[in-house]
Amino acid sequence: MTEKTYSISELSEEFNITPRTLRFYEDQKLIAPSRNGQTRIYSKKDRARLAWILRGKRVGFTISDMGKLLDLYYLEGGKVKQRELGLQNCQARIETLERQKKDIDETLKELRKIIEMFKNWKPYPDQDNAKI
Amino acid sequence: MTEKTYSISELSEEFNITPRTLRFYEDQKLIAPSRNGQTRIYSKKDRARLAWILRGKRVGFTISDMGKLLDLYYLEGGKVKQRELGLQNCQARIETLERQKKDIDETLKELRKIIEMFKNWKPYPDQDNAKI
DNA sequence: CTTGACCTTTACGTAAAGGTCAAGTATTAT
DNA sequence: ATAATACTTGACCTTTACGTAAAGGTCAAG
Repeated sequence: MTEKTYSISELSEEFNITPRTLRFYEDQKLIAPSRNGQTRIYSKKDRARLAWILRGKRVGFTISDMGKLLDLYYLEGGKVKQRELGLQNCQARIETLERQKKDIDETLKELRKIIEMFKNWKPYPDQDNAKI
Repeated sequence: MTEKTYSISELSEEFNITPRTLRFYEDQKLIAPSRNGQTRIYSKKDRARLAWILRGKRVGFTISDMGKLLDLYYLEGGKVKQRELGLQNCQARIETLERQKKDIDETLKELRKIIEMFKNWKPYPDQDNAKI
């Protein structure tokens, strides 16, 4: 049974990125698709890595951050040190993400306040201006 | 009663950014502190804008995004068009933020899975590998 | 009057994340 | 055979968000 594979344009269309981006990620050692001659062939595993990278990006990590994290994750060697490093890394990331969630919630609150202000706007100011 | 003001270094220390960053934001028209001679004097309002900018940044907006948003917010003119623009803008941002929250939640889930994998790592693979 | 701390502007430098050609190869369709 | 596609590598270009160095103003303390 031969696993499903993807061409560079298939994958880039699916994830709405350009081929250039995929080549760039390869350049940065984030993905290492196999080759048929010189043509890249992406496996399911490659696809999964890509999904991770892009999600990481969306929530504010750099691609080199993601590279390191993926490396730790896919590490074959189970040297205790490496595993601990991986754990610490993940935990640090979790903290960052949780702070970000709080930030987002606060920002959302304020945005909603602003929307109310826009909606309730009146041609003449009432006592409720000069708030910020 | 004279309102509290801040020097560039006070503000940069408080928010843990460099004075350069504050000057840069001014250059980009995000903040416009008043001056004593040529020395910048930041008001409470300036401080509030800064807080907004930084929070926006943390959750993935560019500083020019934040500039535009702040402009809409602080707009004195209540021209209907402008207000609608502001509303649309805010709503778009809210959607972005909510998508980001979902992303973060998913990422958190996966990070926690990975942590479990790191914790439960065993020298010989069991049937549970090759997952991603 | 000099030292130090803090401020200023101007201007070039840089890292990250790709975009944008250019020029060539390989496969497929007519 | 030739054109159209899809792929390749390389090289330089761009934007964002500041860093950093140069060169100097200002003001209080000793």
